[in-house]
Amino acid sequence: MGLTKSEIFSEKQNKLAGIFKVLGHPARIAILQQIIERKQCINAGLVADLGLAQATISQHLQELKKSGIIKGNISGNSMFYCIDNEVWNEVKSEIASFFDAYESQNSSC
Amino acid sequence: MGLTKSEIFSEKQNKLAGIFKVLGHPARIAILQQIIERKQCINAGLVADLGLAQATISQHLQELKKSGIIKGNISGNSMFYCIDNEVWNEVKSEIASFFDAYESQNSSC
DNA sequence: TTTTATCATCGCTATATTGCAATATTAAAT
DNA sequence: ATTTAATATTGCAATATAGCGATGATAAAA
Repeated sequence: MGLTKSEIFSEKQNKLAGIFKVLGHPARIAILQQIIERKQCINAGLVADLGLAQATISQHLQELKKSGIIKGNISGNSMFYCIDNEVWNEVKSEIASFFDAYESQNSSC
Repeated sequence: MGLTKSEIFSEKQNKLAGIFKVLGHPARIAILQQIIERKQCINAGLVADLGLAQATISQHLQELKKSGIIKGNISGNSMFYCIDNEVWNEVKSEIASFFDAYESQNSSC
């Protein structure tokens, strides 16, 4: 139905999946990479490098912002976005521990 | 449109986003955790622990399998799934290096 | 060979997501 | 006060996804 039955999963599972989901779009990966690359926070306008309409970029930025991974500040009539240090590291370590749960058990099946 | 414009992104970006996307559903997270927990590969039937219909579980398993993260072998009339060691580690390191690209630059904006 | 058990696939419905043009909104600049 | 620039939001169309019942397919068991 396109409707995930999130009630039947743990909070942690839903949260982790939620993070992955936000990262699960090339435009959002590209946007994050741009923000990272240009040491300073960049204006969403510049992101038109990506070849997507302004509305589309803005939408993706909102999703990233909602997840907490990035934050934005107004400066004049432009908007500066940057990685949220704390959230980034938290997400990074949560994902790392998900992957670490599996210690190469040389499992075959 | 529900149609991602993947042509405008790099192969790497698309691939990484693809991995994240597969992991972006709590059922698939739960399935992977089950497979990991029960050291041996488990039968999808058992996954009915999750409270989803057999068809639904099977579908998620196919997606995980398509991504390469898990592999399955037939044994009698049941199906054994397990993590694919190599792919798992590859994915793990690709994701790790994505996150490492950002070295906490104490960036504020 | 008929059952039974275990999966995968099909077909369908309902919801979600992507993308964009058009339209607000806001603030600097004139 | 108007204009301009930069974003966000709204509304819409098209595609994608989640979920499930029903149906196939396959192999062990009876």
